[in-house]
Amino acid sequence: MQNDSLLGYALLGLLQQEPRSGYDLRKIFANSPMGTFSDSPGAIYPALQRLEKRGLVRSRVHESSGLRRRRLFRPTSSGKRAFKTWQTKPIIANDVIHRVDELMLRFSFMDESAGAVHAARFLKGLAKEVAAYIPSLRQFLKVQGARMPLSGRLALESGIRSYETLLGWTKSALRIYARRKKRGARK
Amino acid sequence: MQNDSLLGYALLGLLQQEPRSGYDLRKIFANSPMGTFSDSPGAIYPALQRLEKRGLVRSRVHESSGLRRRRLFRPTSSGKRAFKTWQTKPIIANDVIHRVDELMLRFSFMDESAGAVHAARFLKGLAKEVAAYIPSLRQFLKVQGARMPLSGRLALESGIRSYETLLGWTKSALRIYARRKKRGARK
DNA sequence: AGGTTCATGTAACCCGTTACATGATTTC
DNA sequence: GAAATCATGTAACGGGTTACATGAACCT
Repeated sequence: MQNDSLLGYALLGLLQQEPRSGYDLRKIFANSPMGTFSDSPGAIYPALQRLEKRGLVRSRVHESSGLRRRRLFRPTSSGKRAFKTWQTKPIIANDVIHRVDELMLRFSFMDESAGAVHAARFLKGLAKEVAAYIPSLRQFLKVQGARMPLSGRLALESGIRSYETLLGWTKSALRIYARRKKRGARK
Repeated sequence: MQNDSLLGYALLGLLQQEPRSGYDLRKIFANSPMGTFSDSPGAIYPALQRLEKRGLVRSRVHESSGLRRRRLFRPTSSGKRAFKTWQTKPIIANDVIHRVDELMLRFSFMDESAGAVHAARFLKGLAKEVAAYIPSLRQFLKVQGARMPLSGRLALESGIRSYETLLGWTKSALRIYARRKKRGARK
C-alpha cells in the first residue's frame, strides 16, 4: 500500500541495512546528520506500528539473557518491494520544487536496495529536472526582483545558488558512478 | 501566544507588505518560489482564521461594486510585534540543523519589518552557526564514511556542499549590506 | 446559456510534537 | 541504594492534505 510518510521510508531504509529496534533508530536520528528526522519516541514507535500493520515490517521481541528486552524490526519482502518502488519512481518537476528532502532520502539508500544502475538513472533524472528549474528561478528574479525588497531578493538568490550546488553535485556523483562502472567492467 | 506554524508566519509576513485576501495569498504560493508552502485552501483559510483568533490579524469583507466579495486581512500591531520577535530572535545551532527553511523565511522579510541592522546581525549569526556546523559534518563523513554505502556517502557530501553554499551566500549578502551602509552614510 | 475563473469555506484523515508514564539494567 | 541510561510505549493537541461544496462574476 502507498501512503507512507517520509519517516516511514527512512525507517524502512534503515531496517533494510540490518534489523534494529525503535531505540536504535532513535539513536541514529539523534546522532547522525541523517535527514532532519525526529528522534522522539512519539514519532518513531507509532510509525513502526503503522509499518507493521501494513505488512511492510515484522518484529520480534529479543530477550537475550542479561540484556534489556528489545523489539527488533525487519522489513518483509513486501516492504522491500514497496521501498524500491518508491525509491526508483521517476523524478518529476514537482519533486525538485517541493520535495528535495525526499529525493535525497531516496538516493541515500540507492546502492543498497536498487543498485548502481538505478543510482545513475536517478542522478540523470535529477540533473535534468534541476537544470530545467534553475532558469525559471532566474527568470522570476529578473522579472520580479526590482519590486522585491533586498532581503527577499537575496533569499531567492540563496535558493538559486543551492539548486546550482545540487546540480553540480549530481554531475560529480554521476562521474563517480561512471568511473566505478568502467573499473568494474575492466576487472 | 506563541505557537504558530511556519505557514502562519509566512502569511503574516506577506500581509505586512499589503493587505491581501486568502485568494491573493494562495496565488502567491502557487506562482512564486516563495517557500515551499501549500496553496491549498484547506491550509490557508484555517491558518488565517487562527491568526485572527489569536489577534495577530484582522479582516474586513470588501464589496466594491462590480467586484467579487473579498475578505482582506491585515496584521494588527500585536501581529507585527509577534512577527518581529520571531524574526529577530537569536539563531541557535539547532536552527541550522533542523530549520534552515524557517531561517530563510525569517530573512526574506527582514528589510521590511526589522531593517538593515537586524538583517546584518542575522547574517552574522547565521554565518557563525553554519561555520560551526560544517566541520562536524566533515568529521562525521571522515569517521563513518568508510562503513557507509557510496550513495549514502554522496548524499552526505551533498548536504555538506549545500551548507558551504549557504555560508558563502551569507558572506556575499553581508558584503552587500556593508556596502549599502557605507553609501548611506556618505550621502 | 454554459464553462471558466474568482473566492471562500468545511470535514475526515494522517501524522508529528510534546509531555507523560513505566520498568529494567547499569553505574557510582 | 540512588541516579542515569536503556527501552518501549500512550494521549492530547495542532495543523497540513485531500476532497468536497458553494456561489458569484466573467467570457464566448
